[in-house]
Amino acid sequence: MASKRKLGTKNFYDLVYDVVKKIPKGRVTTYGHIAIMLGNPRAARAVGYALNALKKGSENKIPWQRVINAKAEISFKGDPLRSGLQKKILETEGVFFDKKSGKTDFNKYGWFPIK
DNA sequence: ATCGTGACGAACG
DNA sequence: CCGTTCGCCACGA
Repeated sequence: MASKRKLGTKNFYDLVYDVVKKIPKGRVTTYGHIAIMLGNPRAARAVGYALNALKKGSENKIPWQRVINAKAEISFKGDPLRSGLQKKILETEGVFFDKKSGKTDFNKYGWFPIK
């Protein structure tokens, strides 16, 4: 119940969280791909918006850190502090970033189930 | 219903 | 490769 809603109806947020929860440990995906799985290839922004709305308690059960942008980098504009945390968590899970470019390897850690 | 906003993305130059 | 511009979408005021 990430957000209020009538029983049986889900907000876009909830759909996003649902997909994010399915991302396997040690893998990462992009906002855009999540949007695709939701049936809205153009809703990448909305996906990011949804993750931004995560509460402190929710982040405990939702692996938001496994969602990065199409450039394979950590996004997080607002809080550089959190972005550093995200990278750290991912490294703990086995997802590493190139120290120079700050990018990871989708070929190894990418999770893009076509649906 | 309309407007402003934003963890995006693809297209340009 | 880098910065800019434009398009898309859902949400809250």
